[in-house]
Amino acid sequence: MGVSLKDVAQRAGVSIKTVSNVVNNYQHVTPAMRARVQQAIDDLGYRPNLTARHLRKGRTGIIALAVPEFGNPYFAELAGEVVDAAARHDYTVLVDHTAGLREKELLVSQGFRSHVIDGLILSPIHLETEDLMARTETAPLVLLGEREYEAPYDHIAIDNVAAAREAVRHLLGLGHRHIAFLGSRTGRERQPAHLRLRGWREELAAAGIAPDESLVVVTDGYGREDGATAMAALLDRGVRPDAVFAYNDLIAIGAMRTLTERGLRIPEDIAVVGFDDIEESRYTTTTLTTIAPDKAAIARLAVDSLVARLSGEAAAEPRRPRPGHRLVVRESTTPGSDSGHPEDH
Amino acid sequence: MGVSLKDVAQRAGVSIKTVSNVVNNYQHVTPAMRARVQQAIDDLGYRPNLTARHLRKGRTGIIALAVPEFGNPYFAELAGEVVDAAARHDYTVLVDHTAGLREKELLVSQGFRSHVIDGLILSPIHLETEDLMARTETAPLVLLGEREYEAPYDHIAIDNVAAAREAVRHLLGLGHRHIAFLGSRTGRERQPAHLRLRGWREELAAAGIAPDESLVVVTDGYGREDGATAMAALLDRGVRPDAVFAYNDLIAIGAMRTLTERGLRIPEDIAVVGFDDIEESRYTTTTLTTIAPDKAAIARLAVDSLVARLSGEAAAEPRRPRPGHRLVVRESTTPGSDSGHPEDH
DNA sequence: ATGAAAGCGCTAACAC
DNA sequence: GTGTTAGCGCTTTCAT
Repeated sequence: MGVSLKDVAQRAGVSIKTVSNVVNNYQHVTPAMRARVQQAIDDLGYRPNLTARHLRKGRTGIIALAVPEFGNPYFAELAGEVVDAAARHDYTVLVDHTAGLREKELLVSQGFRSHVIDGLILSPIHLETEDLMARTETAPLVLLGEREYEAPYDHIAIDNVAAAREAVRHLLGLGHRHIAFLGSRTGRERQPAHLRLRGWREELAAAGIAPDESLVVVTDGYGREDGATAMAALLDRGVRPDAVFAYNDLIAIGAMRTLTERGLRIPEDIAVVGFDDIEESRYTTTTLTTIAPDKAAIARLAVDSLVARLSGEAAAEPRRPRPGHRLVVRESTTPGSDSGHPEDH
Repeated sequence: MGVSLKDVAQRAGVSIKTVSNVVNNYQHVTPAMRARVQQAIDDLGYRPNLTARHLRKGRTGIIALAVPEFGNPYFAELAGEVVDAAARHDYTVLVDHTAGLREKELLVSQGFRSHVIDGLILSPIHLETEDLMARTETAPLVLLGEREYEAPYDHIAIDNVAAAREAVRHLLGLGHRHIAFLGSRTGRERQPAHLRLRGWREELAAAGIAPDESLVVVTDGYGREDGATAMAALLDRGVRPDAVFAYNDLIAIGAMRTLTERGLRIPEDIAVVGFDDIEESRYTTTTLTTIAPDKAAIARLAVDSLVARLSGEAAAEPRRPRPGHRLVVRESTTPGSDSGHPEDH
């Protein structure tokens, strides 16, 4: 097998402890000794066995991030931020995906890689409060996203209701009155979109408009195809809203595709607002107005919370910080609003 | 700390070995005994310490996938496929990104997580053959992507030259004669795009057209913004090609954005072809003609190669399989070609 | 400043 | 079918 500390020690004619000291950069080693040991390390091509170190230390320095799909750029972009934030604390991130399956979410939250992962950041879709309460795994868990739980875990999420209200207010301000909502869920799974939907309802009500539930379209998932299908379904029902607020950018982009195919102009015939501010939305032919959550802040807060739990510095009560967001206005609501600088974000 | 085998054994009044047998589902355990041990496991909430198991077995069941960027949907989509392929072999994937930094690529290839990952799948940009030859890490490595190496490692890549030639042939067949190439590299880093660029040259030459090097545009990176900038630079130089072949879909999408802003119609004024077939390309307002590499096959071949090395079944010589690809024709080269079914792919 | 030895939790040989 | 024990490679007291 591999070269161990013992082999190096033998070669250098010193004890294991001394080699360990050199490897770990301990201060009290004479330069001469250090050089001699280093020579042996190089000769043998020694590489520390981190697995053994992990066993001994009881921690690995690895945290996991579990998101529904890599295919959704929002999570891909977020994952990049989490990796960077974790690196600043000397943690490596193991990125995993739950494929939108409840089964997989349960497995992950129950610590499928017990003791190899120090902690977990999870963005759930299907998990319920009771699942969380039944959790036996002791590794710290930090939650991400729109779902709400009555469980004692740190949870990082922007103010989805306020953000959705801003989006709808923007549309109302432009004179739109028939604003559809694309991407709601039904049954047990209605949770994910419920805050943004609530924002839609509240802002309409505040403007004296009775929310028209026939303008709310349920989708199977959260992808481009779901948005395209939902928009088509709405139009096929003979409904012609003057604006669309989508659960996320992908749904909005899918909806825009359908509108283009049907010969409807954006925003002249129908204005569109998304949610997430994925990079793609700055490059669509009609650039997409959207809510931009502060992804870097979300990642930083998630990692910081987890690291705080990991080092035992955290308070007993769960943290519920609110990273920021802002409305980014582009061509899909106001023609010519985009100055032609897609890098502006 | 945690509950160990010893604790469970004590509680159940049996030996450690028996508990281990139950945990590992060994056959020769009486049902009564199994039940008794299971009870103790449940009572104590025992979870096997995988770190210890890894140390003992000398392997972890974790493989790493290192890609340049999560932000590029091609890699995000590929990562999803790799995770799935690995799961079929009971391997967990640790996804990492190199941020397009040579430094990071070196670190990863040298096994920055020695002994915690059994093997590595790497999609390099900057790594050179000599870096690979100097590699001391013993964990198997499988390479992905367009770069070519004179090093004894398995390498999975489609036939980039042939694919590029198909793309150019498609444009030639439509009557285009001034076909620009967007996304070349210069200096030491010219490798990544060189095969696709060679395909461009070869196909033009085969058609009796002398490749016009002023139509080749260098980009800083591989993103949408790079494509937008490159297209703008070309037009600002007063060059007006009748078609554009981009190194990848993101560059093509960025280029399309610039064309739209400049009031040029796609494909009537300028046709555009990309490379990668990311989902986004099926939803752009003018859907994008592109080369679709068989991502599932790439992922499968990469994982299979790695697993074969891991289990020692692999031949001595490096494998160089060629997963398939195909040209997908959409609106960006032939108006109305898209039937309005973006799910077609 | 360096060495000796115990032990992290598990699996695999081997004994009973 | 079940128990005993050694040891994977490392860090960490405790000596010296």
